[in-house]
Amino acid sequence: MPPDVALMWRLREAPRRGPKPSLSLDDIVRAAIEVADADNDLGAVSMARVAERLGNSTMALYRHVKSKDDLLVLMSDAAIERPDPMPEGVDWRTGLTFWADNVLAAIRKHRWYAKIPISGPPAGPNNLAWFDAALGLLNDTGLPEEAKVGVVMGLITYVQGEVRMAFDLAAGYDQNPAAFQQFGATLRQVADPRQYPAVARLVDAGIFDEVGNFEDESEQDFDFGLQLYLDGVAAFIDRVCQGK
Amino acid sequence: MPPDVALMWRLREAPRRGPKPSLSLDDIVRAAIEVADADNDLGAVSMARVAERLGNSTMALYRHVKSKDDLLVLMSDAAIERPDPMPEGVDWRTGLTFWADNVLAAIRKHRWYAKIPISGPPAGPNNLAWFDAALGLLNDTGLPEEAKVGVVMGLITYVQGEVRMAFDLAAGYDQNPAAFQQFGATLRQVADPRQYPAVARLVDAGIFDEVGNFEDESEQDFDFGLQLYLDGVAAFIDRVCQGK
DNA sequence: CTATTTAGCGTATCTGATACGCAGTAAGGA
DNA sequence: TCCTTACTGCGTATCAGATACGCTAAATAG
Repeated sequence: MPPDVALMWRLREAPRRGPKPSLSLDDIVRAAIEVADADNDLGAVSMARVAERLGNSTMALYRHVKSKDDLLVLMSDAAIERPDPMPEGVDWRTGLTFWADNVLAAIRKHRWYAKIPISGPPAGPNNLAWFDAALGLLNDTGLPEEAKVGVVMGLITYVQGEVRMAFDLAAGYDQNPAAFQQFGATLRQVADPRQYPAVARLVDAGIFDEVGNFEDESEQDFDFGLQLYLDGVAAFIDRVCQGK
Repeated sequence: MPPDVALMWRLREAPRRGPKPSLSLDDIVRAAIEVADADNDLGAVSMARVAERLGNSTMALYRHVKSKDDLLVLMSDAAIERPDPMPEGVDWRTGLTFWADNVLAAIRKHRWYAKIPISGPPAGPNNLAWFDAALGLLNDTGLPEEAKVGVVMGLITYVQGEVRMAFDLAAGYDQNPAAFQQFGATLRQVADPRQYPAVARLVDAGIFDEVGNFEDESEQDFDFGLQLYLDGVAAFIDRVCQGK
């Protein structure tokens, strides 16, 4: 078993000798999440700051985690709260839409989550619960297990893309809204229409000049693409299960 | 215009006085990319290492870029080579599949690219060229411009998800293949079937015990999800354009 | 009771980003 | 032509962060 997975599931046996610890792994992970949340920035999480938050010395943390990377792995599971139960009595499509919206909302509470490297397949208790929930929503489709995994992995890929893009872009927008509002004008200045004909058409059509509410548009964009994907899933389910 | 966009398009006027620079922005960016490529790790890029590669002192770089963050932005455009011309005489679907495969291949040449924060809308010459190419492939669909953007943004989101997941997972696999090969066994040990019923079914079905070639499976998974998305796009195009 | 294990932490080392200011180079302008 | 100004490169310094090392004290096993 990989050491980080054992850590996530708290499989390490408590030692029998030596002083009673004043610190626990849970304390450390919780403090690290609080530090990240305080600044909404994964970069704010240093061993020194986590230790400070706990009222301990930096080096004490290393008795409990091997490295900062291990701490990040632990955070990648602890930060994403376990899903509430999925809605019952709804079709797979409504369920997956609910799932996608809710996993995004859970991640949105800790935007820095998107910055944690993915170290392996979903293996922590909370990430696994989300994976399980999505799979469960496909139970009534009659898809074989392998196909369910394919559908859910595609969905997760799409959500991860949103996580990567939307949160970075939201941070960029917070920092410099003007850059977004003037994107059309910027493109007019730099993008030669002969080299970028399709972009030029957009610019001419004023697509980038319509400045709505950044968050609303981000959500609409996400949902538009999500529904396209789910349309494809619907056709796939038809082909596999009704075609029999 | 945002300063980083001006930098990407080399809009800064060369100074008229003072010594001739021995360094150029292009030199610095190229060296930074070489450093990242040498270790296949964005973290390897320090100002000191870039300077060393150029045979200059670290602080000389700051005459040309304001900060390391600016250098990363420049790298985010320079590292992704401009697209070759898209195939002609093919339908939009074949084109978008080609596009997706090729942008991934371009990014795959510099895996560390996925680690660069996205600072704003696609605004550098090369990223914009990819955006333009994707839009151009939808020209014959008859979709209005705004809908084309929606379709392409969804596709980019999916690709970015793949970038985030597949590359991280590939790195994880390189480091510790056993963790992946034993994923099923690990789940059997940690995941209580009462709490993770859908996952338990997968485990029982041996889905995670079938260990094929990691890269091949990754590509197949990507393509499976991509085709689902494109199925949804096809239905959307039908609704919008043939329904008229 | 002694030996062993373990927790906390002070000190030290190394790496990396960047501020500051000096010296030298090159052009503008009188 | 000469002086002033702008600019490049870089040495030094400062600060922050990750973590190795080893000491002291606490707690348990035998």
